[in-house]
Amino acid sequence: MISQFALPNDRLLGQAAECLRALAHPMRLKILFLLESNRWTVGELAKTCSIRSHVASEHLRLMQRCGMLSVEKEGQKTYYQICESQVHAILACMREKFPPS
Amino acid sequence: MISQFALPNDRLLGQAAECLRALAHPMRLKILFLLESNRWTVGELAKTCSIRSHVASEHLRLMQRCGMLSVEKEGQKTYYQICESQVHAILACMREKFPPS
DNA sequence: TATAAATATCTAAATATAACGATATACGGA
DNA sequence: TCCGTATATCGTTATATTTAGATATTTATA
Repeated sequence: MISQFALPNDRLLGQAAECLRALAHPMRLKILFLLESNRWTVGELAKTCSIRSHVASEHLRLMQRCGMLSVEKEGQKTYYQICESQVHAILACMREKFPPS
Repeated sequence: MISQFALPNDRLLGQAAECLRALAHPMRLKILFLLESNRWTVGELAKTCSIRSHVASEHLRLMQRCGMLSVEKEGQKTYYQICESQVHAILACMREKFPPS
């Protein structure tokens, strides 16, 4: 039985902070809110967010390395999607704290 | 009625990212896990985390500015505590993703 | 095979964050 | 008032992140 308040060790704290850093960027949050309901290609995300696709690609790669996004290649297209329930939970928190006006 | 998938505007995305950045640091996460069950003074947190108290003080101030911590001064002591439900939810997410071994 | 579209990677420059020492402020007790 | 404890702030340096341009890779199609 693990106490609700057991303190994660330093290695886990480092990993957790790394994941949160991956979320802590306005454009990456915007991308995640778009991915909340669907998978998207790099180009679709870039266009919708008004950024160049290589920038979108770097943001996506960063989040994928933390394990929160998964990839499906289909021909020239690369689809990204959220693959961690915790990401959905954190997006819900953000929506709750900053409700869209 | 707000759609579950309405996209927050850029200002809200910026604020949300700022809050997440405030969480995205190993020592600040450690402090928050300690604050999860109780209020603590700066000095108690510094000692338990093996950091100097002025360093703890800066971490606490940063999180307080984002609105996630509240302060109670009692004489020389300053007690900090979590004052946002979303912080508890995010800590729970982190515990779920990185269970203490 | 040549070309174009989609995506990914690399490097350098700009910017932001973190850590540290020094110092300042606030408070309680002698 | 003077001293010690607790906390906060400032200024500098070190480190990490972000951005942008250039280039590379992969795939589909002519």
